[in-house]
Amino acid sequence: MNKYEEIANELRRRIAESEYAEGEMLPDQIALSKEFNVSRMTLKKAIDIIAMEGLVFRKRGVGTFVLKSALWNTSDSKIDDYTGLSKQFPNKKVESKIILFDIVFPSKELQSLLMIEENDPVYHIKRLRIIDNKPYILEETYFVAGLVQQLTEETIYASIYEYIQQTLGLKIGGAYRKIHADLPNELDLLELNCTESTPILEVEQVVYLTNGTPFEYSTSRSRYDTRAYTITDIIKQ
Amino acid sequence: MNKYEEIANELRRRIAESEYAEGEMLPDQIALSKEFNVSRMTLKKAIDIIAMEGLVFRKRGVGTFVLKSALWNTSDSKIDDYTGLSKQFPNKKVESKIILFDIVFPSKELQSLLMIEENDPVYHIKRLRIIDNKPYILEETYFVAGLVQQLTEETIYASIYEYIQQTLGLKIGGAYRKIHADLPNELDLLELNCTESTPILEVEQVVYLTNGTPFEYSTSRSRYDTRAYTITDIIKQ
DNA sequence: AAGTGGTCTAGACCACACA
DNA sequence: GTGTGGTCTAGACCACTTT
Repeated sequence: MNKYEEIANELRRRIAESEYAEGEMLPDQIALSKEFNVSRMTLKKAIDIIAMEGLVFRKRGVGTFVLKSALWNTSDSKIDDYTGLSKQFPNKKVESKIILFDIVFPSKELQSLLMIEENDPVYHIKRLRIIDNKPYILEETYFVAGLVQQLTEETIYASIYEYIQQTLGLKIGGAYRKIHADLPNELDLLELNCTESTPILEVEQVVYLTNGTPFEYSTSRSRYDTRAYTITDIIKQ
Repeated sequence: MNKYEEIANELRRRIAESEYAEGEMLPDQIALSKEFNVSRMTLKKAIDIIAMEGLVFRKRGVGTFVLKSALWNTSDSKIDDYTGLSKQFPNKKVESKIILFDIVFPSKELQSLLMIEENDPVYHIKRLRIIDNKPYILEETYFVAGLVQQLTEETIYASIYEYIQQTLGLKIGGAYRKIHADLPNELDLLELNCTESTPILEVEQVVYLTNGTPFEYSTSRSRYDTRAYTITDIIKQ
């Protein structure tokens, strides 16, 4: 772990536990760099990180303040999280029910989204993610089989993302997402414990490796009352 | 203009004009820092910026490469847009119907979200945004009256965000957003031309000035079949 | 072993706010 | 003027990949 990451973690903790209270000023950078025994550059990098996350804001000539809003500390999924559900809900029972697991050739649309040819096979997976015995997310995923190799049922029951990142060593570079509401489809009615008038939240995404290669197209559907997405957006000045 | 911004601009130009072509490697950091006559730290900061924008990606031990992806570069229709609907739909007729316009004192929750006291008045506005004669978004907005001063009905019919940025000269620093699906409420049924089983997409947001002061809390509701939000998310390496 | 990007330092100077 | 955050340097060492 880098020094600046460790410092950022410690600062996050202090803010979370109100050692630095809302609206209050943090100690100045020189004092903090002395406390952590690092150079001011390194300390500033840590503050850069938590400022990007929206925890603090800085006023040149004045100081660094804790920024807070009740919305901030919710349990909603952060949209830019690739750790998988088990990490996001460490204290809950996370299970998967596999509805479909197959290898197919991609449709025209999928070829275009994943930048592959018609003879490049893709894994096609439908999973129901269950948290604390309640149906939570219905995922339909296509993985480029040439990249995400040797996917087994066993892996799908556990965490696919852990497999991709830890075992295969692939590095995720980013994602393009679309969020919209939808009417429930037949599978939703069957699996998500909802009726025909239950709104559904769907996140559609293409996920890329660091070299720009798309490796996944997926849709994640949840009942309107079980999931929300949060986005912190800070304009770079 | 800082050195690293100038260098980032120059690198953007070279990539845009294919002086560094797609997939090719940039000169290494030491060579570039010599070319621009800056320290390597400063040069790296410039590359950090264009990497965050998704123009290049870096492989430790290998080099820095020009990254291209059609999706990546068209990501300008992003969620973080503060120009107002008229700018987003330049070729369409954008109208507003004012449902409510009032000044009130904030609820406890609003006080916390906007970091104000109970005796700090807020504007309370409900507007229906209409595009090409079709109801599009139902907005409920609270502005901190001490910041967004002298709001008139006239302004609300036009663009509030233009007023805030152009006339008042306030600078928007960012926003915290939550996206979820919802059941239609009574006002939705009345104004958005929907039935009780029409899913609604709601975006809830707190918008901040550059100094971290929240000035707006709002919810924007649309029918599921009229609006989606897109997000491009590039992981910092 | 050589070359790449990533981190970190100790110190300098600048830009800005406020008293 | 004093104190804050922002930028920049010149050089060191580390982590990783390729030869």
